[in-house]
Amino acid sequence: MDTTTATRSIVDALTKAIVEHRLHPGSKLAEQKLADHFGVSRTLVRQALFQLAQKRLIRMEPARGAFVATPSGEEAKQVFAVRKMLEAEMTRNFVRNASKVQIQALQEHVTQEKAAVQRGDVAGRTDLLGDFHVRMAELMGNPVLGQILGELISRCSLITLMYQSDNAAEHSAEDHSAILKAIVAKDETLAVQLMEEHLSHVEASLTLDRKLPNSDIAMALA
Amino acid sequence: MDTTTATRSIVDALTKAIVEHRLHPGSKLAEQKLADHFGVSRTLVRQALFQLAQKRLIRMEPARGAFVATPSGEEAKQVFAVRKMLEAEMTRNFVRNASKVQIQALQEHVTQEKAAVQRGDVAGRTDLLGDFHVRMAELMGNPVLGQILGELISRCSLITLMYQSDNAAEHSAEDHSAILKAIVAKDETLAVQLMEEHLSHVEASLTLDRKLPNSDIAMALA
DNA sequence: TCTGCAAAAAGTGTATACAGTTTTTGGCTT
DNA sequence: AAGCCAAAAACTGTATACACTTTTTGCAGA
Repeated sequence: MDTTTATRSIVDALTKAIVEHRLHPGSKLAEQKLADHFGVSRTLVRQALFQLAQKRLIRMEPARGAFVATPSGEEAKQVFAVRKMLEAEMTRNFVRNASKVQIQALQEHVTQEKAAVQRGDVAGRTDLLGDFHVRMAELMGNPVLGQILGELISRCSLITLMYQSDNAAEHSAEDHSAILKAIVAKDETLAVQLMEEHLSHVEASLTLDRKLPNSDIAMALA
Repeated sequence: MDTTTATRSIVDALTKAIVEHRLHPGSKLAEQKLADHFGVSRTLVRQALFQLAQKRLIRMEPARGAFVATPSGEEAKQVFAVRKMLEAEMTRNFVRNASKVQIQALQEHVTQEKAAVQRGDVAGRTDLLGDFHVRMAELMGNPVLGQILGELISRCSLITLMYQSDNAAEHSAEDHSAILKAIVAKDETLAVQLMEEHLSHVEASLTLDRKLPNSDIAMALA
């Protein structure tokens, strides 16, 4: 396994653990413990941690180490503001330019979302609900947009997933469904409006409570 | 100097060298040479390189090393598309919400731009022309937006700066001036339109020629 | 002279060693 | 029993060592 792949797999594993909230905001990420867990040296773990820091999923304090990020409500608002800017325009372009195949792909995705929500698959629905937005970006043929959105969504997840109730998840799936319907109807204005409202809904569902850190790395990554 | 700062200063120096085009797209960035130049071990250089790779300013090939990125025309288009999305909305918000002090700050900035263009200060005007956009984002009180835009602009610089003629630079400064005028007049629609046109101008000024790599690291960083 | 190939040089990828800092521990004083 | 200080443990930050890969070099043969 080349180094890029090795480091990458650590980044992915930690990203997943953070986004799925198996590692709680504020948790210490000790380098040696992670190295032991992944069976590599601290060198590779450090590389991974630096990348996560750049993605704002963790923060690093000089001489004190890495901690899962605890984004403030302020920051969450800013992230959502940027998402609205990007996704409103993305939705508009999508209505204008999407092919039948692309719309069908999105339809398929929404179906999967509903299934995940229905069977109470928390991890699955979490992935899918975020992926809906990334998917749209990718289908538009703009990977740059897709990557930026993906990172913003991960960041949001740190906050939203912590407090996303089953209820809110169901609501999101319905929102997606409604947006899709507007897209199918080629109703540009409505689709954009629904997308903006949808993001506002998600944002509004945030609470400001904080839970206790989960410091047991082994258990979280198992 | 703590590690964060040490690595950071290497990232900054290389970023500046790349954006200002002292290191040409495609140039090899050998770790040991960089380490010698900065007077540190390869460890810190590697950390810096990984961060630059994440910012898409360089690309890393397994077992072959790091090279200054050579973004394709396709990628450039995508970056500009995202910038338009963000900056159109940003401009709208700016017109609505900016205080007199903030507008004055922007006015001051445009004055500096003009001065730099006038005295033929290539490095200075390059910085300032990009900073105009970052400044607006920051003045809006959204650092998240500011950071994303900053990175997109650096990425653009890799392409635009290579071919930005004195003429185009002057044009950009004029565009900024016109946008500002619309902002002062509180003409939301016009300001947004001018911003979009401005970005289209810059994008249109791109050419697809490639120049030869500058492999002399020492000279480029001196 | 050009091609091909093997040895050497240079370079990357990972682990480990070590210095300096922070956190924890355990006992001593009040 | 609570608080404080010093010694120990744990951890981070950086350099270095070494295995493995790629690139360059230089020579032999056509």
